[in-house]
Amino acid sequence: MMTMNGKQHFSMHPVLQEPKYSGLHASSESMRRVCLPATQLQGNIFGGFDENLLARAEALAAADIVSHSKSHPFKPDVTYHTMSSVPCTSNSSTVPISHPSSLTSHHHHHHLNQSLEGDLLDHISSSLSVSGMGAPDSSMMTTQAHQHHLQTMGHLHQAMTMGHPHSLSVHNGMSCVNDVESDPRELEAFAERFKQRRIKLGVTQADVGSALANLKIPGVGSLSQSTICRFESLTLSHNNMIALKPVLQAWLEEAEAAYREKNNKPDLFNGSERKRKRTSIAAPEKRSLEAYFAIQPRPSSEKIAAIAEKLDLKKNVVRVWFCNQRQKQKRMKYSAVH
DNA sequence: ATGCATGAGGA
DNA sequence: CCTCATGCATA
Repeated sequence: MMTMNGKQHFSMHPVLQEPKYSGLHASSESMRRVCLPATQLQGNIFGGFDENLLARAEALAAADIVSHSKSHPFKPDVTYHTMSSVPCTSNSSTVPISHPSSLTSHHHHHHLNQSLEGDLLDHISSSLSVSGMGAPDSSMMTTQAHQHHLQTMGHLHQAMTMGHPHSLSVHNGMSCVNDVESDPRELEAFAERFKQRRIKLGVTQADVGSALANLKIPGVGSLSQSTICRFESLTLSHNNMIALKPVLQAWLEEAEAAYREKNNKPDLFNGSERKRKRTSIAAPEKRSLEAYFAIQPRPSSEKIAAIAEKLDLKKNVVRVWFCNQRQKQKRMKYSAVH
């Protein structure tokens, strides 16, 4: 099949769910990055100040689409096909650290006036104003600071708690039975220490990723440079950080023990085939999307289609963009509690 | 370091 | 279709 790309996830573990975070705690707190101006709401965003919000979004979007007012110089999305050929990442035993247990306490969101949205849509597609400033305010600081459930997942735990005599960490006061529940503070500290020591060892993020597979930790395979990078920069979800920490810690210990010893140089250079091409959403379109997102982070399928139409993007591209945007909001990175 | 994408798993 | 964990491609 040519439709599948590079590396697939062979995940799938019989993992069982572990009701880890019983109750609430840090995780939920760190997850919400409340930095709303003040009056944010959710109950009736469109009740009173919706006008402000809307106006703002419009301005935001309008300010930029100007330079592109005529809709489509050509399709901004340059997606190519994915006819890759699995370059066989040497040791690829992917890690299935996921297992979203259902613990969802749902929470619904309100429906907004379509008229408003339609309006926005209209403006975005045809407004003209001055170009120049592209509204520098952080795109995603809006609304919804609640989200819902804490998905419990942690499955890596069982794998690591299995044969890992690490410990030794410098806790300051609480010596819990399982350090799995480390608080954001400790996590942040670890990430930094990790990076520093990794560099000292002269190992790249990519090296760490592939080296993980050599640890032979059940259920743990290699990880990409991206993931290691995100771990170090804390741009992963809280749960993800917690799940990965033990693994990386194990690697670090082993690496330091064997100091400078890595015979891992994956040879996956198949330079004859076209690889997946990433779609590139142009700035104007991106600004419009951000404006919409500020108003409605979860547009319905119809809305997505409408937006896609106006921006001349593929519907799926727009859908994925919203998904990724939502995910971003939930990432860790300097969260509140510290 | 990040943007866009895939896929598993859950409703 | 969403959420999440992850990764390829890229700036």
